[in-house]
This record gives sequence, structure tokens and C-alpha cells, in this order.
Amino acid sequence: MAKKANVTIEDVAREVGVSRQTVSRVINKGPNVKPAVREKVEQAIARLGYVPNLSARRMGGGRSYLILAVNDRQRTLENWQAGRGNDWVDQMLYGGMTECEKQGYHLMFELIDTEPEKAPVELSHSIAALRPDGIILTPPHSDNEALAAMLAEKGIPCARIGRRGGEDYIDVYMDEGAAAADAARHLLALGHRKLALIAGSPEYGNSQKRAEGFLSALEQAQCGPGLVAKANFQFDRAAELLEEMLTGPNPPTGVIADNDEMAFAALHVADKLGLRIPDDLSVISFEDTPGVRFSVPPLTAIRQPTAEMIGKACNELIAAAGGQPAKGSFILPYRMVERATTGPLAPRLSQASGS
Amino acid sequence: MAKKANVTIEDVAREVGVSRQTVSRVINKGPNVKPAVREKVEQAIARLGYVPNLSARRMGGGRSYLILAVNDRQRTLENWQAGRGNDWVDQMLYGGMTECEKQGYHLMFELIDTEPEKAPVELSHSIAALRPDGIILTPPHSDNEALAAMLAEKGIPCARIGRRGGEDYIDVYMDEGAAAADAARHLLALGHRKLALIAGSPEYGNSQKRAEGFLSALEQAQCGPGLVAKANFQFDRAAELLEEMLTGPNPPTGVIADNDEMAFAALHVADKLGLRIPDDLSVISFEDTPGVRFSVPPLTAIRQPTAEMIGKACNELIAAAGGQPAKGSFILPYRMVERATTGPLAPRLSQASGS
DNA sequence: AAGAAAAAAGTGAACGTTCACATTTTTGCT
DNA sequence: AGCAAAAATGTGAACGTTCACTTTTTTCTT
Repeated sequence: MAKKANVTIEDVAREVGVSRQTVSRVINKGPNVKPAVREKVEQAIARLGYVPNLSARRMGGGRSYLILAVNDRQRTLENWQAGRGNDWVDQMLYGGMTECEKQGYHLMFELIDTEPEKAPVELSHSIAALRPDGIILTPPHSDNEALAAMLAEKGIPCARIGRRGGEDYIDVYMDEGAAAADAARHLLALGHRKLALIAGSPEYGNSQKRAEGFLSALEQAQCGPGLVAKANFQFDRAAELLEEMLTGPNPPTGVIADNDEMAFAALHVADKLGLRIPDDLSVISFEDTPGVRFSVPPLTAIRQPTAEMIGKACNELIAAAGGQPAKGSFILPYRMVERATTGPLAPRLSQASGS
Repeated sequence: MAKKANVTIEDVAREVGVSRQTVSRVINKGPNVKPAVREKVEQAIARLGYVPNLSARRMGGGRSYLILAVNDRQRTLENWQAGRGNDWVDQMLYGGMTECEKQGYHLMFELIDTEPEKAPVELSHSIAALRPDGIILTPPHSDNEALAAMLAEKGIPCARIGRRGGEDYIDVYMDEGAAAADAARHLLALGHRKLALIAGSPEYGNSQKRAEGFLSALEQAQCGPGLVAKANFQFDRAAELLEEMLTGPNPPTGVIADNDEMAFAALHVADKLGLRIPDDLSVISFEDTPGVRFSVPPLTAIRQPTAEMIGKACNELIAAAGGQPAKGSFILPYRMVERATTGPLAPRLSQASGS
């Protein structure tokens, strides 16, 4: 009847007849425990259903078994409020939780202010409250040097998504430039000669890298110069720009968009202009959100290894909490998922529209 | 140079010249503090940048300021692995984080096994480790009485999403039946007389409730019986079933799908069969994931108040942690977002296909 | 103005771990 | 067999709060 108090490390120690420290060594996989004792302790833990209290572990000076994944507040909130959702966050959760669960860790999300000066303050408050063992910084915070420096000063391992280097921090990234170049070459190989990139926003580092990769691929193939139009990731703006291009002189026959929303705009405009996809116009997107599989036609897209990057980041962070140096540069492969919006350029047999 | 230790409650107390307990009272908004003192303490807190350590608070016997949101492991993982994503989870994060942030709380996700017997074991381990102040149970775990009972026994407030009642727990739900009935009536009002429901899975309680609402609306309008086909939330199965229906005798002109994926299947089949949307076939979906806005045509859908339900749950849970009774039944309004897949039945002028 | 009651403030203990170190046991070597 | 070194185990203190009290100060009543 009396509510059974929680099982503590002492209960386990008593059960086995050893001291709490020995039990502690067992649960932390520490050295200096005789195999037979370790075995008995493990059995007692299972029998009693003992699970270490994380708050106490942290208070005792140990790890918190917590990783904080930091996202940009304004962008995230805006996406949510606009009904765009945050597939990126969903992917992070996937990669992060999967990896953390395996190692007895926990993942928590945190939104911090876009403003580069406010960010360190907000984050340090969260750190003071939560005392995470590691922190994942995503764009645009990955580029905030002051933030990373603050973490280093506090001795908290930090993984930056979308950065290369890895001399001072754990950097996990994919080669955005190469991906864009690949996309361009793919279209080139299909016979397209006039290509356009519908870019996101210049402040967003990836847009910049992709534009460079795109342009250089065209140059290499002597098919330049490619068109680059900035549409700020927005459907309407992209549609506008695209319509202008496609009805202008020398229209592109291949389009690469910096996100799915702008790729959908291409589909929309093509439909409006009576262009067949992919015969008259091929489209490749950067993002590959779930809805993309059901567009008409289903969108060919470059899939960022978001879940994998976060998983890798968690993994490295956990290793760092275990004493490994918190540095290293890890590149992860992207993947182009070819669906139905890309194909060889196949002009109509006759110019007249007919049944 | 010496790494400045973290600011503790004692530092604040010393700064102001009061005891730690007084500072504790201030940060917990407790009674029995003179306004002048409270003011001084608050200033010192701001000046020193003091943030209470959550682990210590928890250890001291106070709250953990943590809410655990529980999702079904198999379903969630499967969605992620299949590339379907979990928009539901993204929505939860939105509603939960927004509400928790406001009140100094933190939200953490947890996946627990589908198996009703394994669930309590898994969850109790997480509870032992994390000691959350409250727990949110989502389907199918909302329906697991043993789970809820275990939480009640441990004295942990629990909010169940998708349940009504509220006598013993905090129940937050929307009226799925009414929503389905509304959808049906909407189509009826547009002139449709033959309606079909592409249902999800019978084990999923909502599918059942929607089917009931759908059927009863038709009966009331004397337009029954409606077709109900179970497609298990899958595109392929839905497409198959739909094609059968639409090419059969007396085909439906209005379709309601239990999720977006199956609604996309309807769009796909209509296209294949040369049916115009919405002139020949109207489609309404239950879900409204972000991609829906960009389908061709954009999908009319019933939007579940997922974020709002989780927000409400957090709110009530936090109140419960503050001493309020952890019970109550809260219904939240759904919304039908009318886009372009619904319209009056408008048969072609002639049967012959023409330009 | 005294005494009682209420409000404000303070104190020791406890929460469940880990750390740093002390002690005991075992192993290895000659 | 004896000793040194290594391995295994144990102990007290500390982490930063809140709780349950106790003590002090203020307010109210007559």
C-alpha cells in the first residue's frame, strides 16, 4: 500500500552486499570490478528494476546524458506558423533520437534567437539550467563563432552542422556545392543546355555554395552562363521569376530549385504555360520533404542527409562526453532521388498543339 | 583566467544579504517575501545572470520542469524510415515547445513500444531516469489504461490526447466524428450524392470514429449508404480501391480520405481515369500536412488541432505540477481548409471528350 | 502598549549520484 | 614466502536545490 519509494543505487548495493561506488562503477562501465561482482550487480539491477536518476548523476558531477539541439527560433517559428512545418526538425529528431536512444542519451530541442548577439545569452541560460553534455548547432548558428567560442570556454563539446573544418569543433556537413554541380551535370547529361537555379536567400550559406557549384559545373561543361534567380525560398516569388524566364527569350529547359516549395512553383508554372514535364522542362529540388513523392509528377530531388548528420553529431558528442577530443570534420553523402520530373529533353514533334 | 564557477542560489543570497531560502522563494514565486526584498533579489538574479540548475531543483524535491511527450515507437520509426516523416511529431513540437517555453518548462520526446504490455515498463524506466512533472500520452498509448493507471499510481499527472472523459486524467481531444460528418455534409451541400470514405486502419481509433460520423451524416441526409473502404493509410492500397470504385457501377463523386497520402491517391487515380477535380470528383483529406498546399490541385483538408492539443496538454500538466487537480476534458476545434479539390458537381456538357 | 497572531526570514537535512581519495585484497615477481 | 605493485573495493564530501521546521520581525487587536 505504502507507495514504494524509488529504487536507488544504495538499494542495489545492499542487495548485492557491495558499496554504492561499486554499483556506480558497474553502471558506468568503469574498470576495477571483478567480473563475478559485475555480473551479480547487473542481475540485481535487473531484478530490482533500478534505473539511475539523471538529476542525481548530474549533481554528483557526472554526465547529464543530455544533448541539446539548437535551432533558429525565428525561422522555425515562422515555418510552423505559416503551416510550412519543419521537416528539417522532424529529420533531426529522427537521426538524433535514434542515435541517442542507443547510447542511453536524451535529446532536447532548443530554439534560440536569430540575432547573433542574443544567441549566446539565450543559450547560456539553457546550459545553466540543463547542463547538457553536448550541443548541436544548426544553421545559421553554426556560423556564429562567438557562440561556439562560448561553448568551448565552458568546456561543452559542440557539433556544428553544415560546417567543414573540424579543427576546433566537431563539424558535420554535406558538400552542397558538389550536390548542385551533380544536379546540373545530371540535367546536362539528359541533353539540357540552358539551365536555371532558383536560389533561396543569400544569407543562407547553403544557397551560396549551391550557386557556386551550379555555376562551375556549367562552366566546366561550357554551357554557361547559367541563370541564377533568388526567390527567397518562396513559392510566389519563384513562380513569378520562373514565368518570366520561361516566357522570355532562350528559356531554360532545366531548373534546379533550392527547396521543394520553389520546385513546386516550377511545376505550377509549367502547367500554366502548357509545358510538359519532363519532356519540355526538367526540375530538380533540394530538400525532398515527404509531400514531394506525391506531387504530379513526383519530384526528383537531392536529399540532404539531415538525420544522418544529426546522428553523427550525437555520436561524436557522446564520444566527447566520454573523453574523446571534441573535434573532427565529417562529410556525409547526399543522394539524388530520381523521380519523374527529370528526363531527356524531348521537344514536341510538331509545334502545333494537338490532341 | 580561472574558469568562473556557475552562479548558484547562494551567490545570489550573499549578494543581496539574505538566505538561500528567500531567494528560492523569489524564484518559485512563493509567498512571504517582502516586496522590497523580492525586488532586490530579482535584480541580483538579473545582474549575476543566475539561472537555477534543474537537476538540483529536482534533487531538492522540487519540480523537474520537464514534460515527456510519448509517441508510439513502431509507427513513428516506420514513418521516418519510409520517408513519410512525422508531421504529427513536428506539430507536437510546435505546440509543446511554444507553451513550455512560456512557462519555463522543457519538452522531451520519448518513443515507447506499441506492445501494450511493454509500454509501461519502458515508460517507467524513462520516468525513473528523468522524473518528468507530467506526461503526454498520444494514440495508441492514450487508450492504454494500464499505462495511465501506472502514472496515476506514481503520482505523475498525465494528459491523454484523443480521449474524452477527463474524470481521472487530463483528456484533450477533437471531435473526429463531427469532423467527418462535417466533411460529408460539405460534399452533400455541393451537390454530391454518392460519397466514399477511404479509411485508415481499424485499430486506429480515429478511423473508427470518423467512419461513424461519416455514415451517420449520410443517413441523416438520406443519402446512404456511403462506401467505406479500408486502405490502411497507404497510397497504393487506396489507389487500388479507388480505381475499383470509380470504374464500377454508381461511382462516388465525393471522396473523404483518412490521411493526405490516400487523398493524393485519389488525385492520382482521377488523373489516370480522366476525371476532372473538382468538377467530376471532390476530395477532402484528414491531415493537412505541409505538402498538401502544393498538390495539383491543392487539397481541401480537415486540419487537426495537433499543436493546440499538445499546447493545451502542456498547459494543464504544468498547472497540475503547480497543485491543480490533474483532470478535465478539453475539446478543441478542428478546421476545414478549403482549397481546390472540392467544388460543386459539374458534369461535362457532352460525354465525348474534346479539345 | 502589551500580547497574540501573522508574515517574513533563516537553518539543518535530504535528495541520489560521482569524485577524490583511503583502504583492502589480489597478483606477480624473486 | 615475502614484498611490491596493481587491482578491487569502500568512505566521506560535494553538487545546488527544496522541504520541513524554527526563529525573528511585523502587524493587528484591544
